[in-house]
Amino acid sequence: MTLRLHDSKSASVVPFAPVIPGRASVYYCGATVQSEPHLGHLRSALSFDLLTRWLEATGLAVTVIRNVTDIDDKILANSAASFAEDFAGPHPREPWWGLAYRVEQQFEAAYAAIGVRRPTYEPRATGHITEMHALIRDLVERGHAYPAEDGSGDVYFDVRSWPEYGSLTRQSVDDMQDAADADPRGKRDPRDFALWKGHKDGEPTTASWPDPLGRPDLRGRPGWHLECSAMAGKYLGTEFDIHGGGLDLRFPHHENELAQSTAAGHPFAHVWMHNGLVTLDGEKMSKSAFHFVTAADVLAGADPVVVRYFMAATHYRSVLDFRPATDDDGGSLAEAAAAYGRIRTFVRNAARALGTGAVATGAGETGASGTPTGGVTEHVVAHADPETPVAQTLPAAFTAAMNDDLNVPAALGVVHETVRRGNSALAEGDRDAAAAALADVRAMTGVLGLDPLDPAWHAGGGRSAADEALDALIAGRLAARAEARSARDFAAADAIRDGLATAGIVIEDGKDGSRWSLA
RNA sequence: GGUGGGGUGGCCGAGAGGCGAGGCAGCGGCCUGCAAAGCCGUAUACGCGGGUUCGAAUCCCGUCCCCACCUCCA
Repeated sequence: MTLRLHDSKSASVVPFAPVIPGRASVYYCGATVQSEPHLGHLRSALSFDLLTRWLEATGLAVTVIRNVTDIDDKILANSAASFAEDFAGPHPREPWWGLAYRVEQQFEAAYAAIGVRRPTYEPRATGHITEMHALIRDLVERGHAYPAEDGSGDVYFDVRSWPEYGSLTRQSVDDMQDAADADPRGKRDPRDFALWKGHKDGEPTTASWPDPLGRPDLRGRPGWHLECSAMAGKYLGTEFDIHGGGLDLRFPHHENELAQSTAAGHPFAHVWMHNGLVTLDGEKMSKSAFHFVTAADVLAGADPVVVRYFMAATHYRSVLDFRPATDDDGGSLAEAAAAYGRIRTFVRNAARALGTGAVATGAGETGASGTPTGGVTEHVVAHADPETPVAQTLPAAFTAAMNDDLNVPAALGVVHETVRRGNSALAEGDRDAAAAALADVRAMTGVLGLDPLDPAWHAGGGRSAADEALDALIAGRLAARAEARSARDFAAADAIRDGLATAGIVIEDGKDGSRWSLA
């Protein structure tokens, strides 16, 4: 079974056939760095991170480009606002380029926190003015773009000159509702969009560049949309495999990109993928509507891997509703934590029992002998031939689910079934079956970026001195408790357990002794 | 007005003509000194009304409701 992906342009699931056999080229829209990221931005990046990981798992060499749009109206507006007399925000008098860079770093931090891997390259719009100029000149020469007739310095794309306009979203220009705030300026048609915006009085001169058409007295800056066409072309070529982004970018952003690039003679993307939006109380998260939960807020109170699991557990094209915790309901993240916890518990238990796995930082085991038996040992996932794509070593049901337009929820169902079988094997003392289940679970969660033993989820990597100290202290308590239990003084034993519980330490008794972990 | 996506059991969430994915919570067992973790079993579904079919959550018709895009948004 081969990989099939949903293509927004044809509105169907299509077999993935790379432009260059053995390789895959992906461009997905990153951030316009105007203000801090919210959950919706994380979901989009995660969706394409999962896509990338799966493409690689099937044996393809993947090139991923994710842009940073670091110049646009909002960035200039937010920067300008910070210079106001009564500005009360934390970053007063912040130049637009400083704001863009600060926000870019917030995005990077949030992406990294949930395990979104870095793209192959992450170009910034302001570094590609030359490429944008060339594209604009191309479009003007071909008769698909024209300078504004009002002398503003704007350059517009002429939608009426391009019969294909609207093909991505299957809309006809004539049926489109006129924008309520349409500003005709020097446009031939209200739907013509700016490739280039002339510099206006009051805007910082640092946010202006020479005119693309060489007009001596004019300066300006790129319009939205153009940067993606220019950068995709530069790094992936004029024809590439997959272009992605959030569903809300489909129109006008991606429609316009498609028009620009194809009108310039580029075949452009073969497959268009769009991730579903994140809602809050059933309504789309949106910066402009001030209706969102920031990535920082979510990550501040949650285990990052649980946040990743939460977002991966809904199919990427479905609406993902985030329910914040309330007094009597832990919300979305509590549910995800319970589900993920089951996987993590199995992996830890199996790794301990089999002696082949790592023990996470902050958890330890004290064997019957009273000595810690934890320690980090890299578990070797069955993977005999490095030439064999990972996908071929995974359970068939998992691979089938992933190949079916990245059905991660179904794939997680396979993980959970494997966990149950592994737990049964552990209970029955069937080490071979338990080891096989552990290997499968780690391989599957590894592909999804959800391996509980991945050092990425344990800040600092190894065990710290504090961990060692804690382990030693708890070992003493556990030894005392073991003594009490063998003397059948259960009141004393329970008192020790309760005391540790108060400190947030959970004790579990096994036939080889008791072990502890942080709640 | 145009273009899309939805409504699945107490909750989350796959599936898309025929063995009721999976997780959480519930109930009954097992294990445990008691727990925890785990295992086994188990109930509750497909917005509503028709239709096609031996058989429909899945197809068709009608209907209600929700969401998104058409304007800056992942």
